[in-house]
Amino acid sequence: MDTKTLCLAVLQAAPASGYELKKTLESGPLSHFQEISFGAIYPALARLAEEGLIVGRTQAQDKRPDKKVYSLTPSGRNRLVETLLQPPAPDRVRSDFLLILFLSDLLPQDHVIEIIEARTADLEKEAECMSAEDLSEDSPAHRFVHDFGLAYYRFAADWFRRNRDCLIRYPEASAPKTEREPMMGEG
Amino acid sequence: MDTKTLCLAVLQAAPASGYELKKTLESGPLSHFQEISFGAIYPALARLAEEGLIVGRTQAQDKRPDKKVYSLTPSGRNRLVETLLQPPAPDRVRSDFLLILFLSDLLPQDHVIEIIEARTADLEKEAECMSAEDLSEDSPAHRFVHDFGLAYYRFAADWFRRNRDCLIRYPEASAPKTEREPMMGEG
DNA sequence: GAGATATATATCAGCCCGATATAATTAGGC
DNA sequence: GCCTAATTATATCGGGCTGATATATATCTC
Repeated sequence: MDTKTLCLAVLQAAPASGYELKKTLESGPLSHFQEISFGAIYPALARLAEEGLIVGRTQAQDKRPDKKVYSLTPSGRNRLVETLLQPPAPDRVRSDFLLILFLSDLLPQDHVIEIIEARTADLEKEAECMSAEDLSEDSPAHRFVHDFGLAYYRFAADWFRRNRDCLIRYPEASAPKTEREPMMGEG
Repeated sequence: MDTKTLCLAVLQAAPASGYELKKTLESGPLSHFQEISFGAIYPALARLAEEGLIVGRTQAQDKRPDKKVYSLTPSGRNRLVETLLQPPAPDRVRSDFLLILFLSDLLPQDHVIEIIEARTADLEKEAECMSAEDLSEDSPAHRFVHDFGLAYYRFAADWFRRNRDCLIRYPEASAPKTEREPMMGEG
């Protein structure tokens, strides 16, 4: 989803500055499925303010830089709802990890084993952190997104653990090992 | 992964034109985890050729526009392997669908039910198509990536089917329905 | 024969990421 | 107590990518 819609989505819950907006997205259940960078946020907020979809007011703070706190206007809320009613694009999974495994015949076996184990461990750790989160205060919708994220990490970790042997096991005795040796450094 | 690496990855398997390169990526198991557009491919190929990582030769064709067929050079292959040895960034899932569900309290219930059912059906259809593909000629690595894609579509479809009631069921008799009615059109 | 689809390359506006700059404050380490 | 690191806060910018569009021909479908 484009940055402007993401900004409206966060501001719909509560007014926020650009900085707070990013923190909110990063800490919530949506963090696993949507991202924004500062380089996109600030221009987006300026454009949204121009269009009258949000209003900003500068707030002085003790011992902190000034904030520009933005709030959703009625037309901003309408725009958000209109956008959400559009049919969503298919989800996209972007995985450098799977590109590496796709070409794993070019790489040393030890290295392939290492990165699969490291990735599996990362996924399991992430799942553990997520399952420790307290969502008793959250809405069913928020819990739904959180739970899908958690379920995905568990699924992926489990799948890689159960299937890594398909990639890394060349039986020592029988397989034509030399023919499958990775070719490196000599093109 | 950046476009240049993706180009090297495809050309490693066989020489190809920019057009063929995109078709190859779109039709293979990697299509679910990596994407590129023409707008990125042609400049990337030009830069790779400048760097000597690939070589291009123009090929005339009967009744077709000329092709520029690019092949990997030895240094191109080395560069590819070097890049693949770098630790991969975490996978990213980008889902407009889950953003909509995250904010589903703002939308009419009927619409939410509809998009969940549509998405579940799409995922199941994709899984069916993938399971019909013939990969008997493919390497274990290619099958590994394909099988993970298939498993993911099945997992997601199954999860949404089993959990959609968490979002859409407000018991008719007992729940405070009016307080949870979506608010639309009046900010 | 009209219209859609496939082959083939290229450009461009608009948007986004990641890095960087600036600046004050607070927390942590030793 | 002092130095470093992290946190709060906004903004800019280069380089890169997406999606649309242009161009040209041939084949497939109705």
